[in-house]
Amino acid sequence: MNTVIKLPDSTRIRLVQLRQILKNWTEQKITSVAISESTGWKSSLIRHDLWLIGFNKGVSNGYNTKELLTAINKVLGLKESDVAYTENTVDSESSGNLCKNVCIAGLGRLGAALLDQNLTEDSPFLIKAGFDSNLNRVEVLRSTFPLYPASEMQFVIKKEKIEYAILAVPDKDAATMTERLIKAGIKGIVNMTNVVLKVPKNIKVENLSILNSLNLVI
Amino acid sequence: MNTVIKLPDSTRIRLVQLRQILKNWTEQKITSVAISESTGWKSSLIRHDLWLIGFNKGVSNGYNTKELLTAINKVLGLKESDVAYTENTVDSESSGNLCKNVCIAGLGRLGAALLDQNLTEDSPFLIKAGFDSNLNRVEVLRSTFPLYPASEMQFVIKKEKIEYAILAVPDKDAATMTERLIKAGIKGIVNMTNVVLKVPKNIKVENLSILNSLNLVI
DNA sequence: GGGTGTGAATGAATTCACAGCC
DNA sequence: GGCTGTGAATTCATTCACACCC
Repeated sequence: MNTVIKLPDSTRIRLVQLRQILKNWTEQKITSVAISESTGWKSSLIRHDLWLIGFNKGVSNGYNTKELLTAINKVLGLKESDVAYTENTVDSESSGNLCKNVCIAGLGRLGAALLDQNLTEDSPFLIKAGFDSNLNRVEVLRSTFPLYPASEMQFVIKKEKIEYAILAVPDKDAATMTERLIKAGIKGIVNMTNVVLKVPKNIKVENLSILNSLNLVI
Repeated sequence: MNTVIKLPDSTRIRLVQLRQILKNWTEQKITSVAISESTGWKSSLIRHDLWLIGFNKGVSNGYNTKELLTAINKVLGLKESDVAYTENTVDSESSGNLCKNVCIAGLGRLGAALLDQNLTEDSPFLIKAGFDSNLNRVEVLRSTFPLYPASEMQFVIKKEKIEYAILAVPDKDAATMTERLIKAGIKGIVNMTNVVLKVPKNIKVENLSILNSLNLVI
């Protein structure tokens, strides 16, 4: 039986970024020192992270870029909870991994801005739907995935087995929309509003607020 | 002489969110348990945070909402580094605090989405300028602060004493734009691109990437 | 020399525990 | 009873130190 890896969030987030770096890395090898220079993280921390994910293919002159990228993709694509969750649709994106299905709630300026940037390409996430209560937006906006009126949310989320949502509605609608998402079965929310969401313990929220971030770069 | 408060980032970010909650709190008092229910943070953690900022006005039936909000505003508006930095323009927003000046780099769909949502109202930040290399955007877009062609960046950032930037350019331009911002004197960047920015040690970066966040709500 | 792998040591953040207050 | 204020205890994250490898 395979050992199940339970990564600390801090490591996980670094790995996501490391993947970005590796994607654009032209050389065949990469060292922990080079990564350190690109990121500011201590090289020992990077080695420690790779140790945590059980990657020990490094030799004294660095890691093989491609091998490392594959290993990271593997560990990021599939988490403990997934193992049990076999009824998910298996989309064959990114080399046969299970895909996590995502929707966007709210297609105002902010939500619409997410439509055209191929947010999740080359990641284990797949945007399956966008929702807005404004019918006009739903009809006019173009995107690579289907857009629906908010009234169909419950139905579409179940049908498409969507588990995660990006919340991009106006602040005033954040609370009610969150309730609806949770009722529909959403398990994790990326919150782009300024509202602090009140959710049950089993629902995960990540706040992606500019105000928060500004306070950290001071 | 006043004691200078040096807050851990983790506490700081919670305080920013706590401020949001307090703003919308209708009752006159609030307890750490009530905050805990709204956020999921342990109530002891909240009390500890308030202890760190030296707020000990609580009595056995909770904190005075208004008093607490004032205290948090005070501590968030001004950080250690500011004390020395007296040459900043003092805008009299939010009750006489020093304001941190911010600009937006990149006014595509994403950057433009930031224009109309009054991002920083009621915070110690003030958006002073938006930049884009596309002249048309600069002229057509409406906003409460002035927009400039990217060519004037260097000049405007110095003139307006802008210290922080929100980076919202397309991924391919992220690296060069970052260099230009730093050359112009920017000290902190909120990075909304998917690129991992390479910056000198003295520059702070906060990554506000959806991909990162999605990986955390799994 | 410069690199990795790895546990131990340090440093941070969170939680616990409990006295004191209303 | 339920609350705050506070240090100590614990848990978690990062850094160090060093053996081993090329």
